[in-house]
Amino acid sequence: MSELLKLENQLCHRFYTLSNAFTRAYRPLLKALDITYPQYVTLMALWESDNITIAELLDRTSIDGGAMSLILKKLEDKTYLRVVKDEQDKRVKRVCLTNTGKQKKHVAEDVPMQMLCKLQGMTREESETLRTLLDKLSGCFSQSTP
Amino acid sequence: MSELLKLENQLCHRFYTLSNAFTRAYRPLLKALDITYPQYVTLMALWESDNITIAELLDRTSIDGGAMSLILKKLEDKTYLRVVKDEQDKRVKRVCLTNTGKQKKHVAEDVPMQMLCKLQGMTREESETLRTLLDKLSGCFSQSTP
DNA sequence: ACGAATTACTTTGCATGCAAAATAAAATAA
DNA sequence: TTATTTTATTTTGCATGCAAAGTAATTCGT
Repeated sequence: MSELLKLENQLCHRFYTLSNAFTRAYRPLLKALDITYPQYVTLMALWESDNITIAELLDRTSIDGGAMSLILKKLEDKTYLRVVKDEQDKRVKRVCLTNTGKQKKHVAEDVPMQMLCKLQGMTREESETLRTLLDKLSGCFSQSTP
Repeated sequence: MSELLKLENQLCHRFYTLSNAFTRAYRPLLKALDITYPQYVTLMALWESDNITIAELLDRTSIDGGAMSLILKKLEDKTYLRVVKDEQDKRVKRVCLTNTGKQKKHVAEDVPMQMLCKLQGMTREESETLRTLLDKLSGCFSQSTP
């Protein structure tokens, strides 16, 4: 049996598993906000800087464009944000938080700490190392894409 | 601005991004096999040990049960495997590779190395460290779930 | 200025991921 | 044994992820 084909040896499978585990772990934490994980990512981007282009939002969240269209509709239905056409360039749309959306930030402020509590067992140093390695791995993909 | 809410500081977002990047990177490699990434994971599990229960397959792949039903149907349509009822316990179904499915393993044998080539820039030691940390992180979730 | 690329988004079709409900069959309890 | 509970799998409904096609508006090239 070639070792390389064993599931246990696949880095990718660990990412697959962990990414899903994160999404599942966030679900109960986001219930109070009535949003999904990708919607939370979208809002986090907006809480950092508002009134940005959809293209910029896609760039910062790495969410799929097609999916983002739907996500924005849903967040608009929840009155967390509005999507308005840019006056200068009518192809462009800008995403703006509503007052409701801005207020939700205070509710969300507890979420990261609650998640950190679930990750007890990882020391701060291990998290740092992990983050560094993850960023290096990301670099591998962004270069080989073109 | 609370640092904890910044997208850049989220470990989860790195996993989200990298997991998707892996899936995308596998797509061209799996084209010759005419399968998706989750289907590839399913076959990897079967290439390791055949004639196993669906429950066992779910356990080893961490794929969602509902999704697995569809995946098995598709792989059965491609004649890579068959799903047969267990005689002893009629609730149980067993998944068996066909000869076609077994032969595809030889085609798949190149895939892991091709993926490794895309990850040049990560030293073997870094990969080892990363794997260790990922496994530790997985442990955090499996404990807090109940 | 005019038609051809380019850009910013949306829509579409297919494949999951997930929770919850539905089924069917086996194990248990009373 | 019969009713209850548990187990194994499928089905359903909703939310993405992704590639590719479709739109509308802008910029380019000549």
